[in-house]
Amino acid sequence: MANLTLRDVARAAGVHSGTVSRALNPATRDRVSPETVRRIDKAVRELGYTPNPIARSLRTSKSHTVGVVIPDLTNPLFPPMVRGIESVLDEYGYSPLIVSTDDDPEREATHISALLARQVDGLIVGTARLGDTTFDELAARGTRIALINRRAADSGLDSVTADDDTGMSLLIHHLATLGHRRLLCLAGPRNTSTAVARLRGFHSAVRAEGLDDDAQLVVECASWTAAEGAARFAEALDGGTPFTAVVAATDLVAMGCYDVMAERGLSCPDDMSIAGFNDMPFVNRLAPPLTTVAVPQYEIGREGAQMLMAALGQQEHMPRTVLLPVTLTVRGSTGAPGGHRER
Amino acid sequence: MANLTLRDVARAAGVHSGTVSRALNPATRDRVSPETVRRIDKAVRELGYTPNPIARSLRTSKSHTVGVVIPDLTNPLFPPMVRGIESVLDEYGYSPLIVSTDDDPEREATHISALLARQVDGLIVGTARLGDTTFDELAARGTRIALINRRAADSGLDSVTADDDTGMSLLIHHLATLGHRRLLCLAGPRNTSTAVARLRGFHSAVRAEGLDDDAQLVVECASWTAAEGAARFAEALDGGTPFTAVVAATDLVAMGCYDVMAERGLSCPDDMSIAGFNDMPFVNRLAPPLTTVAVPQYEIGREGAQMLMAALGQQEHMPRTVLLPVTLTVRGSTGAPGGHRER
DNA sequence: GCTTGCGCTGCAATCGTTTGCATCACTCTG
DNA sequence: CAGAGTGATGCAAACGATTGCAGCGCAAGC
Repeated sequence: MANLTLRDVARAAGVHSGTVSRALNPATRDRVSPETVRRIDKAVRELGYTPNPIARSLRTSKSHTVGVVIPDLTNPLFPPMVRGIESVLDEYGYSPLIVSTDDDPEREATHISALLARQVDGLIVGTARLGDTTFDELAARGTRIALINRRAADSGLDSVTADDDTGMSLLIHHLATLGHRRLLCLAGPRNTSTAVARLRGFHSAVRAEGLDDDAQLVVECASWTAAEGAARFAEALDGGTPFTAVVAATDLVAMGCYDVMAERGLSCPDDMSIAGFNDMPFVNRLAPPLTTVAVPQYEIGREGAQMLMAALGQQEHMPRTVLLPVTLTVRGSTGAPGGHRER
Repeated sequence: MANLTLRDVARAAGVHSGTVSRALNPATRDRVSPETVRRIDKAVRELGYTPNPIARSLRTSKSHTVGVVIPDLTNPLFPPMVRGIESVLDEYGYSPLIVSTDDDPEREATHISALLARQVDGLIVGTARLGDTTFDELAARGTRIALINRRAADSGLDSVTADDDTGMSLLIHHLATLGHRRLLCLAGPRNTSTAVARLRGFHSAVRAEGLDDDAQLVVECASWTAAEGAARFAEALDGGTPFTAVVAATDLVAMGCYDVMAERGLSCPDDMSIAGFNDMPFVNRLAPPLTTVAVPQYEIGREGAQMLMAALGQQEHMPRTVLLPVTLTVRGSTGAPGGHRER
């Protein structure tokens, strides 16, 4: 079990190490006589040889690892994506190196340098910001990159995100059908594509449904957190502009709204309907269960990884922008307006 | 920005590449004259040189990566541990390679082979089973291993877990104080140290508190899932043996109980108190918020990583068994018994 | 003044694979 | 039967860093 090398196998099979290398590599296996291949395979099996990927990497300058850059592993939205990525990478013999940036550009930069220093063959990035050209620059220098979850504006990068726009329409339509006319939108940070797409979807759906289109009803959250959601929601409640439902950019933001409701003794959905976005794990267990737009998290991961794997093969390739379909998941947190009036 | 080597730096600084190597390595830096070090540092900075870890690994046969083996990244219990691990590994210049086994021994074996083939310097394992000698064998062959979350029986392996025993005592005491006499214990799979420790804690605390010690009141769950918890809990309810509170081996199992309660129109804690274990993220947001034993997830990760880093340094070392303190977190899911009687 | 010793640096082998090129034994063709 | 072609394998140079060893210059010691 000590570490064997090609030479050990070569000796056992009575051939040269170069021949063993060729026999073991599927791409060059047919350049070795079948008889020799058989002898080598036997020797490999008997000795229990496994190739040393580090030596291979040194020679080929491919590490067979990819960096996975996400905001925060403890945000339940991301583990499913990571597992999706993992499942594809496994098939290709690649391994992920996962880093959490906490949405801090500095941490992100540090981690990315570290990943590149580790010679990752590519990056799967879930932290792109709209103003930021970091990834375009990296791509220009030859780093293979696939964006997931968020896109970067107009950059020629592969990306796979949810169809936020459509999802928002479905949600707004649902609320409109329930009878809501004035919806508070707790938008995400405007420097992310996700926030922008969802906000755009909000605006266009509000208009399409003929609901009140009031600038007061749109508030930007500085971060995708429950705390931020709670703060902005509380402000909006105090602001005096009436609304009967709130559309949160993200389930976490919606959870912040729940907190405020509880603090103030308000009841959801009687006093206020609340909807989230993402359908992250466990939001079906909140009280009440959260109405939200289900985003195919696992598939986003898979698709992003697929794209990167595809890109690694080719020299030049057309960047693709993939939108994955979403579905409206209606649960208990949305209902007909009126609780307010009935009091 | 193309890939520079030691030789490029050496040329720029007018020295030999070996000297550059020595100047860059903190351990050998003092063998190079200060003046030369300065020149080399300057050249490194100007050229933007970064060492190639792959070449380094090949030569030193240390990959500066560690395998992190956990059951499932989408179980909210584990991301905090992983982040704890990450934080320590960062300090040491190590990177984690994370794999999810879904508690399937076959997947585990596959992943571990892959990790070893990738030449990880050590393993942080959260999937140990009591009967299993896999990790002892690996350790005997020289693989450095630290167990977290679960231990392996009597094996001379480093391990860090929560003080399950004490946690269970705290919890039982809490329930006893509320007036409960008959507690259903939904234990975890008996082939895990965690399940065994918590069960042992349950038994001894029940006796210490003078509660009913009835074999009927202990049921083993085959897996740590909500579905399994729901199934066993439903059976127990139907079984006729009375109890007023349920102690679940894990928060997920407790969530399964919530499901059954909801299905049957029972109310927690009025009809039944329910307690979990772990205090995983978001259980404070369940309805009702879950009473549970808070396990220091992040710290378990940190401590496990510390141990492994320490072990990598030494030749032989005394394995340590660390128990991290836990705290009882009382929330809304436990209350005085009586709901049943009052009906 | 010559040796000894020491501090600094160069030299070159090495880690384990991959891969272009050379070589060799054949077979086939005309 | 000579020459070309072909298929299989050996050879050896990389890949980029580390490191034991050797060599060099120089100061100190006698």
